[in-house]
Amino acid sequence: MESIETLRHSAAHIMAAAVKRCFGESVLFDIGPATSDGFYYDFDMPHRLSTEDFPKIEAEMRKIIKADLPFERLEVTRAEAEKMLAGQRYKLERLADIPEGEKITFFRCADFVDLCRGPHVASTGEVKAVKITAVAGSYFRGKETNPMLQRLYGMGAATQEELDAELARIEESKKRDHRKLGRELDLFSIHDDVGPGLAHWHPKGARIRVAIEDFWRKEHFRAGYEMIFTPHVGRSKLWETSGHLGFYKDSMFPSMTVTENENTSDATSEQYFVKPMNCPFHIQIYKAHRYSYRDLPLRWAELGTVYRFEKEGVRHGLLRVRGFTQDDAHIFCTPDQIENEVREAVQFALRVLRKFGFTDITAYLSTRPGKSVGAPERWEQATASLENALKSEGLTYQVDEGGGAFYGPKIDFKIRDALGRQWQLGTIQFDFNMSERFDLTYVGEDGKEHRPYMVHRALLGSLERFFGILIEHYAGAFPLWLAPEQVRILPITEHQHAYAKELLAQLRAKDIRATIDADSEKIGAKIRRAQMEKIPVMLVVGAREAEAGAVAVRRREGGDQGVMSAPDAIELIHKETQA
RNA sequence: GCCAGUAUAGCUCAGUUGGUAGAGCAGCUGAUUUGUAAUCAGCAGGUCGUCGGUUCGAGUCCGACUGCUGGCUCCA
Repeated sequence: MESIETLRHSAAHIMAAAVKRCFGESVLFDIGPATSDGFYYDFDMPHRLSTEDFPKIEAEMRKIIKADLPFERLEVTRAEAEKMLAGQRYKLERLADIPEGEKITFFRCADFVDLCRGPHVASTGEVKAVKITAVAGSYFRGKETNPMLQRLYGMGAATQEELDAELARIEESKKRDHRKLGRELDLFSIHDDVGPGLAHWHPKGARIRVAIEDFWRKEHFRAGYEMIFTPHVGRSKLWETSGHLGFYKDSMFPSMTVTENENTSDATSEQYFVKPMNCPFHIQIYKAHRYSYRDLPLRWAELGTVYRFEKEGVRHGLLRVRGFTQDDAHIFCTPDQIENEVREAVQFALRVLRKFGFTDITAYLSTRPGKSVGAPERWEQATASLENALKSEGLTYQVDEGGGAFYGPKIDFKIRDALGRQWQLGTIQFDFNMSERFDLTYVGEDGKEHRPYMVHRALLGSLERFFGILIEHYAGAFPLWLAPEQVRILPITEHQHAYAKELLAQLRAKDIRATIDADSEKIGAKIRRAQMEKIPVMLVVGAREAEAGAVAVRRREGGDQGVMSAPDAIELIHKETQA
């Protein structure tokens, strides 16, 4: 039995062979690997592929599968390979990548012979089921300056049942999509009338946000942070000093011109920008005062709303927006404190993410990018200290070469969405640059002025993105402490409305978020509605319960707890909401 | 920004070869007072994303723009 990767990779070759049959010798081939749930192959050809071509290509693929053609492995010399790939410019580039001395192999499948390391299934008949799922543009070697190739995505399996199951699984995971749940559960919306990528939090979404923020603030005070609040706009000079205008002008919202003393001879105009980052403001607060080494580290946090003019084609629900609130903080410290501060920030980030039930967290270490500032030695030193923090926490991490910010290297934490795509949440960024630019100092033990180091960090990243991921993580069924509506009281008839109101008052007195469903519906309909709204606790009250001062507890997850006395039930729910 | 799709009522979707819109759910009103995932009836709701073109006539065909979807690139 071949591995699923091998099977998918072979399916990619079958697709390429079919494309060659359909579109002839003008097709230029790149590569076609297996992916986490299927495969793709990149082509360049005069014909523009579209969904209308899929049936024709699939039919040709089935013919190749039905013929059960063998995958033949050929080992050739470099000169022979170059001859075989004559005219195939992408393939020739790929061939040049193969180091001298390494074996050069081709695989033949039908009339398609491809430069390929393999392995492959023995013959095309092993791939029983295939489906072309999408076509997309893709730059050669992933570089924007290279030509855009046409990428066909497909799925393949050893049986039709397996393929159907895989398709069903993808369909199923789409039900957890935060954009769908956000609408169904009335959590948030984005309006074209306002502008793309600008999120509106509805009351139920806002309830959750407030619960997150309350938790967040409490944890920050405990960890030795102070809260600050800063403005939303600032003079262009500020952004020049910070370097943002130089590095990110294209992805900032355009400036607004502010004219003072209009219609007088003293009239002056200048540019203001909406903030894409909070750091320059936090730095101003630092500059408002003179600090000594005894005052450091200073840890200042802000839920700071920033705006970034993200390019078209990159927006995605709440996960990529143009206005968002960072759970930002800046730590100002001495050089010998920074390693410890970074380590504590890593621990803090993990502690907070785990509170929300995230365990599958991938850490990335991003190093010096092409466009950067600061001496190379400092970059090396800073990168090493980030790496030490990751190691001392026993975290496995991947290195993103050249992925750092212009002012320093960083650690990112990424989490997958419902469709398996990774999104960056928390980030911890080393910065030895801003304090220089803004001429920040502290007085050291020696009585002289020194440069503080800065750490930029966000644990959740942005509240918008975090909320989007959180919705998908819980599939909309938020745990009790986050649920916008924690308890719904369901009277069986109108006669229990007075009793229901008493219960409601008692629940609210304990800060439990509760409502009554007073509609003249049957109990089954009320339960269905509460269930679909994913409300964690339902309290059914009929004549029997009202009589006995009791409630019939029903849980969203099932696990009926039966009838309890009302005070016992309220106490139990109260305890659970505190957990 | 690039490639491919897509846009009909609040939501999910029908709408024949072009003849000026329809369902279910949600909403509202009334009846019903019900025991663990949908009670019944009625009413209301749409310049068919926007602009332009073809046509006697466009939701339907063509073009542009905008949004959205899936990718690529990017994400301080």
